[in-house]
Amino acid sequence: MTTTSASYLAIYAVVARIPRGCVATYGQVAGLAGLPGRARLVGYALSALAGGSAIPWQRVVNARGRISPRSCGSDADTEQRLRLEHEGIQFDAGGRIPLERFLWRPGE
DNA sequence: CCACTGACGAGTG
DNA sequence: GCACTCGCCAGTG
Repeated sequence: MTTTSASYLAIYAVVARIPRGCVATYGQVAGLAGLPGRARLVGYALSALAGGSAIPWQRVVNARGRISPRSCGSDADTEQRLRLEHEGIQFDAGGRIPLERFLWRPGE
């Protein structure tokens, strides 16, 4: 991978830290990675991972507790939901994740 | 170098 | 809760 940026590595390190059965938001990951306000970078970095890395990118969702839909074909969104449900995370009728219950709390 | 695009967030009405 | 706007960084033409 040639997109080796310090910011990317920090993001990957945080995402890899997310415990199974929990989820984190882009903004949360950005903050923990030392990039407050750079939530977009998290999404950008994760997009480069999806498909082959050992990083649990599926545990990262947006601030509304929803899986962000991407542009091209995107069968990954469906796979992401299946993976999360497989880890024990439940979605409500609106296809959202109750963050008050599944949000990852570092240090807990 | 400039413009456009992309897994987003927070603030405002 | 929804719609709109602004801010942020990186990759591509």
